Amino acid sequence: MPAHPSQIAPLRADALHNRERILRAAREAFATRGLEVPMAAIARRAGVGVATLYRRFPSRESLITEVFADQLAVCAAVVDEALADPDPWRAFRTVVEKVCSMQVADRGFTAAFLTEFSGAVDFEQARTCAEQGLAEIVRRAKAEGTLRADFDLADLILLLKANQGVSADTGDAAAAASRRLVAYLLQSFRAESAGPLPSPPPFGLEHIYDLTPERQAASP
Amino acid sequence: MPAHPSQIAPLRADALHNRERILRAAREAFATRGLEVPMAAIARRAGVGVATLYRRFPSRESLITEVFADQLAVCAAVVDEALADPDPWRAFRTVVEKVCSMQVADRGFTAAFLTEFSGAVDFEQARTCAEQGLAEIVRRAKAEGTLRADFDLADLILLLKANQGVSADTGDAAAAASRRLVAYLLQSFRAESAGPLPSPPPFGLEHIYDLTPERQAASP
DNA sequence: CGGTAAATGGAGGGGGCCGTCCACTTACGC
DNA sequence: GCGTAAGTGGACGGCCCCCTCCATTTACCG
Repeated sequence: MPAHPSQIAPLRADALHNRERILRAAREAFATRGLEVPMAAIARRAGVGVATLYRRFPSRESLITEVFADQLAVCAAVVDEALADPDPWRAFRTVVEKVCSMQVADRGFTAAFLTEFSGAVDFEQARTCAEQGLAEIVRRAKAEGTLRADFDLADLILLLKANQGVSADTGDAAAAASRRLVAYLLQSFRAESAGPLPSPPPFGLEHIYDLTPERQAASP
Repeated sequence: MPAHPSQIAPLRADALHNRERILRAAREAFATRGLEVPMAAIARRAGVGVATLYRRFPSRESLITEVFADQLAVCAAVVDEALADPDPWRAFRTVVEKVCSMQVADRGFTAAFLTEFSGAVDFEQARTCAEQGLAEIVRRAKAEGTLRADFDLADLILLLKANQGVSADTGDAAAAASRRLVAYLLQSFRAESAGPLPSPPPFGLEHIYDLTPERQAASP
């Protein structure tokens, strides 16, 4: 019995090796074939048996969270980088463009992040962190007057979902389509083109607004 | 043996009755649960055996085309109605809004129309007809100067796909999201907000441009 | 009414995916 | 080296879906 019940006993060398092979195979499989790729296919691609896969990752969801944890880290890095940009609109635009390009490159990416995981705590944590960074970027761009005032944080989810629909089928067409969609939407996100809009979709990002003010108090 | 090989012998009364029950059940099932609903579920919903379903519609695709034929007719009606509108931009906007609202109301709708059916000839025919009507509406709105000149017919597919992504999960949130997305995109489709854009996605609608000029020669 | 062919429903074979179990293998500590 | 426990792969039962076959029922026509 390990010292910490929640901490796995250190894996044997070969087990660790296989674990990484599985993660790599899963990453590739999710990227090209989507999230619903058969577990057996991942195992085969990793050169291990199905049992090994299930031993390391008892559920498909646990595998997904593990695989996309580093992608989430990339997202967070993109957000942080944008937060350092003195130009609020450029920061906003850059984040949107980068995340959307990640989306077309990885088919499982969006599905993984738009799925309401009740799963992995650290996943949720990093995600919330990224969302708060986004909220700050949005706030700045609005304050600058370049981002339209009625822009809603949920519009980012809207953008992600729309982009998902566009990049559903893989290929070069999807990339071009995504680029054009993002360009269109970025233009209508500008304050200049602000016309009347229907109310924002209730995507359950409202809590961000409740969280950010305290943080904003310390912001420049 | 029927007189015309391509014409089905007139069905027996009960068969015809069941056929309509199947179509109704399929329509409901596709709308609520999407295109990949099990055939058995449709049969059960229709109150018939699976064999009956397969006898009437040998393949899932044939059922789909049949079910969505009238929806396509609705689309065509929407387009025709818009063609009668003297205000080109309002015509354009109306078509976009109506079709997108049909999309959120029926989950299988988009999937059915975006799938590149090699199937049913009359389906393709009606579809091409609708596409030509759309091309004319787009042409008029551009000529009026309200629709941006670099708008591409493929942008309509782009819109449909984006809207599909947004309205993937059923519910009231999807409706609100779709409405907002459409509003955003319509704004950036206006000529006033025209900024530089990446090239349009190669969605294979180019043939429309080759077809329309002859028709346009007879247009007002 | 009765014969007949159309029509029907449910059973069942085939295939895919899931998740588990178990007999065998292999790395690690001594 | 060697004992042991962690690790492994593949087989297997369960489930769902596809589609076909066939014995039975039912509408239509004379």
